[in-house]
Amino acid sequence: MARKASLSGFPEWLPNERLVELHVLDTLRRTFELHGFGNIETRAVETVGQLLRKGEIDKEVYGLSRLQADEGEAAGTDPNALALHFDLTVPFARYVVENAGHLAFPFRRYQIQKVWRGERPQDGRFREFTQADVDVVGDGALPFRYDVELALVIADALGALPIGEFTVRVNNRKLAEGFYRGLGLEDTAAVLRSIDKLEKIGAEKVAELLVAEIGATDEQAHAALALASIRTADTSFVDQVRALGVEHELLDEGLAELTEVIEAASQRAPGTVVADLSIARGLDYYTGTVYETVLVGHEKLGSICSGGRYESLASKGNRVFPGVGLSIGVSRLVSRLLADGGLQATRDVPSAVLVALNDDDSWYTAQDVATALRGRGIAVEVAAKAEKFGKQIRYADRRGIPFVWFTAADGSHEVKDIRSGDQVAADPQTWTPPAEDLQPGITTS
RNA sequence: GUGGGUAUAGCUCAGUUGGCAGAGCGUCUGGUUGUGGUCCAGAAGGUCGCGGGUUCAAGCCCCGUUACUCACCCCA
Repeated sequence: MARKASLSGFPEWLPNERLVELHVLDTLRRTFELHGFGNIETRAVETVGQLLRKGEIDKEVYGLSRLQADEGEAAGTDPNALALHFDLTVPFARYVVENAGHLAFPFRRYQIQKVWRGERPQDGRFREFTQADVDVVGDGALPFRYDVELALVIADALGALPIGEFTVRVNNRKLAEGFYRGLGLEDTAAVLRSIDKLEKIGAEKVAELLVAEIGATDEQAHAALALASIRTADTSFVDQVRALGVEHELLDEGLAELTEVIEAASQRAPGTVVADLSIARGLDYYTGTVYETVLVGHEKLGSICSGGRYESLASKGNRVFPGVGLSIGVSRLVSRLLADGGLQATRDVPSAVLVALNDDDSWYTAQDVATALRGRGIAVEVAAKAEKFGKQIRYADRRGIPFVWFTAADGSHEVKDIRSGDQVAADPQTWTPPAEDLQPGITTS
């Protein structure tokens, strides 16, 4: 865990840490836009009824009330009460329905916002955190091809980040459900919930769960676990599933879909996208492809990016808007990069140059130097007091500002690289720092 | 919501059978009249989470409380 905020679960970064987060956000924005996704922002609040439309997660939701509200106004029972959104998918679905007349489908959008969940905070789990979502939503129907595209978009986006190796694990709900039905297990949601714990509690415990809670036979539990143990980086999972001898129409459909995703991904993003038939995803609105992403070596952190295909999250009359998309847990990712990745910004401030003062009167001519440099896109600050040069240099050093600018009494200029100590004559109208010093960079310590 | 752990300087932590509040790092000042980092000397900085109790005496023992933290649940 990186530095903790005084209020648990509501992280606040220091300027240097925020630069790392901004770098992540900027990179995601650029990548999403390179793939043709436009941006929207939805309001932070939704009605309780809207948020809880899909599932029983009410205890996660932070309600909103006026301090002087009447008692009856308290959130909880009234579906018109306001609450903070706990993800961006549900508000997005609402937004699509409301603005359907103004949107061009398939609608591609990305959305980067804070979300809130009223849970016990833990390592990598927050009450207030930033998610970065990318989704495509269609009107009536959405070609399966988008399930493939989204896997590639996310592989590209994560690949552009300084996060080391990661694995996008992909499964398909139809495949899993068809398999369980073929086995004779009808409560597929319950099976999925148990299978989802595989990585955490192990195969034996999951088998016990399946037998105890769902009433599966040992044979059925064994087969379900056999399916969940299949992981391949190519399409060989198909043969492995077939070898288990289960038949179901939905299973065939799921196998075909997953094959398409893995086939394309193994060519365009080799090694990062794998078929993993243990991936379940808790949310029940997913209907086909499901994605989950872990950092290699940080599996215990949990998923840093997940999502899937939802066939009917949004509907308006008899019009449905199926979609597919993923959500990156930016805060979780950044907190881990800062703590274990040792990632940090090369300096705490944007300034590339500090203009030093000879005496307090030279502040005005120093501003002229600063203005000239800023005119060429160089971030500059001017010393406030004509302290000893040693102190002015130390001021820059403390903040990581790489250059200190000196203007002599005769009007001549010199600039010093305080890392190397090199000091050379310079002209405010033409001097430019090396490109890598223009803005704070990101490095591992 | 349930269970365990922790709480002392800005940070990381010592603090003996209860006896005047400590270290390292960081910060600030100085080391002879303006070019930092090393080194040396000095200084500042604490309601020992909060409230009560036991005691001549509590950072330490007891009770309560709050916060943080780990696990469960759920999830990015």
